[in-house]
Amino acid sequence: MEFQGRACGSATPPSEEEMELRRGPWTADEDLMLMNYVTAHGEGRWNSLARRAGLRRTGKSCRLRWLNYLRPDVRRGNITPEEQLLILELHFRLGNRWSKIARHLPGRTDNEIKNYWRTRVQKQAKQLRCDVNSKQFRDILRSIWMPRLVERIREASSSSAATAMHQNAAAPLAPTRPVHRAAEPPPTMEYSFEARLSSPPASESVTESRGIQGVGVDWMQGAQPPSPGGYAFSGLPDVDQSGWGESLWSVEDIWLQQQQQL
DNA sequence: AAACATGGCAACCGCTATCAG
DNA sequence: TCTGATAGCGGTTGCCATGTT
Repeated sequence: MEFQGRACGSATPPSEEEMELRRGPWTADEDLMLMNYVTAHGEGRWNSLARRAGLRRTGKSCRLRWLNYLRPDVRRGNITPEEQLLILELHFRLGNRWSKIARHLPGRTDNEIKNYWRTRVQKQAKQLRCDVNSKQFRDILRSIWMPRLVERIREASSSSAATAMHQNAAAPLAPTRPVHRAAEPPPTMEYSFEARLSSPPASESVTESRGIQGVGVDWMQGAQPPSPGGYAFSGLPDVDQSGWGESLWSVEDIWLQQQQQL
């Protein structure tokens, strides 16, 4: 990606080089041009849109930029525990169908979910020296990671209930302007996890909807999570101290799991 | 303080599916 | 039916910020 940004809208006629398609990171000017054009004329026909908008980008690049970054409803930044849990459950059922998974997480893009999976989940699998798709790793997810997420969600909901009255309800879920490498705290979840699970997007096919309904809720709704070996929560590291998605188990956890596999 | 290593993620690539002419 | 354009998907790459030595 040895692309070098160049100011758009130069008064001098474009050189041969400038007429070539640009690649690499988008500039603020390009973002503005694309956003203005899509706002005025709508999406679709990305190749011709790119030309008409005066962008020296492929239609593909414009589409990707819009969908993953510029869309007004796109949410970026920290993946909440609810979202993590949903991603894990949906991946169990759908595999690497990132776009399908993304449809169940409003504002999240397939790219972001894919990146989350590769950087966070696969990292844990690597630490455990097992394949991310292996039964062993899945069992670990179910018996350790997911129960902790549920626990975390419950703690958050109970504490947020206590502090709700002090919070300003105006915090937006989706910034009108995208925030690069957002460092803000996770937004308040405005939807019920269970409710979301039981109401998949309208675009989902009937069969898919049936397949998604009830994802993960069988053991979440008040029941004990599957816990081979009688897993206890006490004495475990506080996984919430260093941000969402940090390592959810300690070395002892890994050792414990490996013993159970023997 | 500098060099190096690592992780996160934006963007690209190649491929397939879909649709219109 | 065929063909080209477009949309969409999943995998991969490489830059950059951050952490570590």
